[in-house]
Amino acid sequence: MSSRVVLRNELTVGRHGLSASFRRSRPYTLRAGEALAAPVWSSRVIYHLVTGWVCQYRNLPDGRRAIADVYLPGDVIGLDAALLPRPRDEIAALTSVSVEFIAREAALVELMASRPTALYIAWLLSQRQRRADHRLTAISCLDARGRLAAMVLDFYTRSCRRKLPTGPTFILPLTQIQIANYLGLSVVCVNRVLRSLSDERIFQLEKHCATILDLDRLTSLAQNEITECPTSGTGEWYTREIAAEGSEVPVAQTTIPALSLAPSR
Amino acid sequence: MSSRVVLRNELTVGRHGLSASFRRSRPYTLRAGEALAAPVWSSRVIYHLVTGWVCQYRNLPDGRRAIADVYLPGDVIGLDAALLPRPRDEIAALTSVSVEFIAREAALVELMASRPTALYIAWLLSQRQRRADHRLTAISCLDARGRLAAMVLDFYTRSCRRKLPTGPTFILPLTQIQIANYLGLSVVCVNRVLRSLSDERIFQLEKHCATILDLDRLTSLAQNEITECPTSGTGEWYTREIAAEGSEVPVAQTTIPALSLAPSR
DNA sequence: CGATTCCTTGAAGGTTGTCAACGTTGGTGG
DNA sequence: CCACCAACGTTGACAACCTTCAAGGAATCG
Repeated sequence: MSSRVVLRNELTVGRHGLSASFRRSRPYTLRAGEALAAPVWSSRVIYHLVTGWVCQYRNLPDGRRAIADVYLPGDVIGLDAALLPRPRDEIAALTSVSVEFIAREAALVELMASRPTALYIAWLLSQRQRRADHRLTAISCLDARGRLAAMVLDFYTRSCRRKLPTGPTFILPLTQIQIANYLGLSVVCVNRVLRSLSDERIFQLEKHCATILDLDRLTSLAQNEITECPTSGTGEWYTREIAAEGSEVPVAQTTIPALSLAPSR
Repeated sequence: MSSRVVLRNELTVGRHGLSASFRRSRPYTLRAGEALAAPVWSSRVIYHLVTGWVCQYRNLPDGRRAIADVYLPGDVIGLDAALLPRPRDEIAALTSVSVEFIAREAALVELMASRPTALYIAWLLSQRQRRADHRLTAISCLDARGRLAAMVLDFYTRSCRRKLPTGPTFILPLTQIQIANYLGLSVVCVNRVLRSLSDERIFQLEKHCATILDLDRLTSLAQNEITECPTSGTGEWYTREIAAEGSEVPVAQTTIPALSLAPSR
């Protein structure tokens, strides 16, 4: 119990510390389609997205493009590349964007000297990992409708958490082409799925304005393991989830027969 | 330049610090199919895999299963879940396994107090993120043959780095069902692709022994952006890649027309 | 030597990709 | 204000790839 509280407090402190570092930079703005930084530098810079959406993507030799992640206002960008020798991905604005940044990798190394900040950075990395894992399961297990539903729910819950304007409709500034690249589908397929969801009055997307018409059916399409959406929460929304306390014995050694009867698909 | 060197040294120090912490635990062993820990505890424990393979997976309501990641000897497991309130995934041994562990989350919080260790942990998180991103692009852009090729190359390079026995053949202890769950394919498809790769003398998998017969064609199937495999490298293989030095100006503001002509698929 | 799990193969059907064409929108400049 | 252009959206037809279903064989373990 106590250690949970410690962690919670440290994360809050760390968040403020990182925010302070970001605020020491001179924020700048970009228009849609512009790269956040030339690839050469991008491994050594981390960004704080103040307004607008940003995506991280990768081009394949055959011309295809995969969008690795999409960032919403409030997100921190580039942590995963900060410690790796070469940036794997390019990063570009999806909308008009304003960002703060921390420039040299030296600065990151210094940031890690503060335990709260280090914890917060590790927590941010975990968050991005969680998103990637979530999408990985969606793409490998769900059909086109399911993937799109999962994506919409993800963006919706994240918009809610960040207290972005989310009434009955919220902003989803991806083009269908970008959605296709994000979900591993073709544009044509995305288009058809969007139409069918709209026809069935489940979900609607018009001019970058998204409307969830039937949350229940959308959720069941995504087979979602409860994507919580705190409609009214504190800024530190990570404080809202607290794991149950338990013994510290890690060994359980229960055989999972499930691994054997493994359903393949 | 200097900061790169600092980072390199810190990572090495951090690695040793974490190793020391792991060695304070009493290592234990598991047989194939056993869970590393009951889900309840797993968020608070991190493991160091000494021998054997481990996978992290997720079951969907409809009975499907997605394997989020596969760990090889030397990998650290559970960092991504350590700071999150609830573990999303289950973790199970793919083979006989021996692990060291660090039990309480309090211990992790303490570990982050040391900057080198904190940096090393962040680096480990980045590594796992990189794997996830890589597979995400593979699954969203490549067909079955390509995905399988990418997987094989990934396991092969990782085996090389860890100096696991990798002669002409290396060990790949996944069943076809598990491969299917890992790649988002059906067993039947995995089976057929394996057969065709074997017929074309590109790659062979028999009784968990993998043989790459034609590395060039395998690589081209995976459309790989160079998966480096240091045949003779230091243990600290991250020291082998050093990013070029450059100015610290992060702003480049070059418009990418590519985002517009975005090939959808 | 059962029993379980895994591997293998065939046939049928469905989802999605590809190709191609056209409609729509928004911005730019005459 | 209109013409033009570029990017995006939309739709149909067809093919390819993969899944599902089904059933039998091989291997492993008690």
